[in-house]
Amino acid sequence: MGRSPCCDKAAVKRGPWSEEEDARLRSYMERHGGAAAGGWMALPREAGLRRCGKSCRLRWLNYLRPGVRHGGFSPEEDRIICALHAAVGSRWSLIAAHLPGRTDNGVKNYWNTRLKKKLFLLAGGRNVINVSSAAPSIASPPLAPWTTGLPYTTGCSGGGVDQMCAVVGAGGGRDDMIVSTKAAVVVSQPADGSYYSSEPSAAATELDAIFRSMGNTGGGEHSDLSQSSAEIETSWYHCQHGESVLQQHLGSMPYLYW
DNA sequence: AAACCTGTCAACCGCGCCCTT
DNA sequence: AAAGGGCGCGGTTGACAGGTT
Repeated sequence: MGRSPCCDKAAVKRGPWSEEEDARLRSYMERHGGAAAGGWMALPREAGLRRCGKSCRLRWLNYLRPGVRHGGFSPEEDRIICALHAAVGSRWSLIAAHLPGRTDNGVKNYWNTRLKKKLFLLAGGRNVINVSSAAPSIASPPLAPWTTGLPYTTGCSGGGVDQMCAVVGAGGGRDDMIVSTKAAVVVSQPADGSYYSSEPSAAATELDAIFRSMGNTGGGEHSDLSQSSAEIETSWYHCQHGESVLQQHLGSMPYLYW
């Protein structure tokens, strides 16, 4: 079976966009008030572009759209990304929504190429497990825990990224880690090398308290991972508009600060 | 100077959700 | 209620630039 392709790959151009294509797309979007009037699928034809509609959408949202910023992430943005990643995991669009001018793709790239490395290096002096040797033994679940509805989560929903956060979040002994799924799930490293887990730690309790103070009753419950992104977003909104409750807490969480 | 390595990021791919029919 | 299609998302790839050997 499999789904039908969204466009005729042989008929559309792929790869880097030319200045002329950018100009055509920009012109079209400006003429239509920044929206794909007939939908993204129809846009290439209407704008005179030999591109897939999805490609046009991506180019516009991630690059051409007015206000999009590239590079130059500030320390404050770093902190927000880390805090939100710790809270919601790799939901980049949600994270990017709280960073004016940033795109999900930009945030994701920044995290994958720089931030996680930065965090890892910063954690290098303390509570560091040998990630490179431990990684192959990690059984990564196929889906992020909050998408599965499972009553409890496993350690690494996405491989390296969460693992890095786990290291950074280490608040206790060598084997205690916070995994950056949305609810601070604490795992301990069993003898078999897997990161599946169970025991809450002081660090998890601390993040629990943060979620609760943000008005989120579900986020910190290890038995409740069904919280919707809307709920998480609402929590963050309340946080931001309530004189930043989270910021206050972050100040006391050195592993989210540097 | 050249080959190789590493880091960055734009772009692609496939999947799931949701809306429309 | 079911099917189909569009859209948005996260993961991954690949080109390219800059650095290192």
